[in-house]
Amino acid sequence: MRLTKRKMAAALREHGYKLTPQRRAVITAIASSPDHLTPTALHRKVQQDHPTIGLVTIYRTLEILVKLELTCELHAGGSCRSYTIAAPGLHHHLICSDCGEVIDFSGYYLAELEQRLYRETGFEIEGHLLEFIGRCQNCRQNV
Amino acid sequence: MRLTKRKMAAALREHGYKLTPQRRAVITAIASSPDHLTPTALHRKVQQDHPTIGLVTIYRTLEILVKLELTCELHAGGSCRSYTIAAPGLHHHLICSDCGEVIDFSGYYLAELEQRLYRETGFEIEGHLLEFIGRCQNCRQNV
DNA sequence: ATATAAATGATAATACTTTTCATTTAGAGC
DNA sequence: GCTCTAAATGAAAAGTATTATCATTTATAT
Ligand SMILES: [Mn+2]
Ligand SMILES: [Mn+2]
Ligand SMILES: [Zn+2]
Ligand SMILES: [Zn+2]
Repeated sequence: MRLTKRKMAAALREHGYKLTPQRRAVITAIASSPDHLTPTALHRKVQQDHPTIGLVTIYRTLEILVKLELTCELHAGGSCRSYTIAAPGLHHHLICSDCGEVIDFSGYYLAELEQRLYRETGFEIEGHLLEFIGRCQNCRQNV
Repeated sequence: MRLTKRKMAAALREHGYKLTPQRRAVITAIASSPDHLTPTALHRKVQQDHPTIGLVTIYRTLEILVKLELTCELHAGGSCRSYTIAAPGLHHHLICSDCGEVIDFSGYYLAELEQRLYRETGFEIEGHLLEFIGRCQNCRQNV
């Protein structure tokens, strides 16, 4: 189950962020899309209803949403970032190198490894990035 | 043990790439640095001895070296990439969010997870990215 | 030595991201 | 509701990263 617009908005308030129309629009757009969106794609979507919102506001809003863990950020290599509404709990990504499809998966935990790393290096782990790149079934069939 | 310049050069030949002075210079620079270098940093280093080599050539050479798995590419979030000579065998990264220090670690395997993902999604996995972000011991002490 | 496909560097184009700053506004306090 | 203020916004520019184009050069096979 994914987060609702309601909860996202509440989280913003809780952390002292103002609930502006622009931020509502971004939240609405991201919560209503099943896909991962790049900042630019999100901007286009937001602009359908709110043509005056600037791309910079998208970036600024995403920064907050990621910090509050309300959206998940994806680094698919290159300088490609995209975002989607966060699913509660941890999940990771499987990305098709051919068509770009992204599949979320969960049920894999790194806590033990994080503890090992802490013991061995003294790093206090704040987060991680686990992504698999491969070719999806479709793309494999269409040679 | 890390790869040698010799072996990197040999691998280029083997795969039909010409062994140009520029490529030698990039290999030398990358093989002689213990750190992960951004394309720009690598360019600066290469230019110390070969001032005419362009940044574009660095990008092009890195693309090949990564493809041949002679260097490992790192995505530290944002649009930040950096590179270092590959250590034989798999390893992953631990990155300090504060000072940028990168620690390689190995001994963690994802083969089993990859098989599960293949069964469940039909994705043919080509690679993955596993990176931890945290604060290193130094940065934690210096408040 | 010659031929040729590959590689290079200069340049420009594109894409992505962040900074700056004048203006507007959400929300707190009355 | 009205006032105040810090926060947020949009426009613009700057900065950075990456890729494409193309004329020239060059590594290597013959
Ligand atoms: Mn996701
Ligand atoms: Mn490494
Ligand atoms: Zn695909
Ligand atoms: Zn550090």
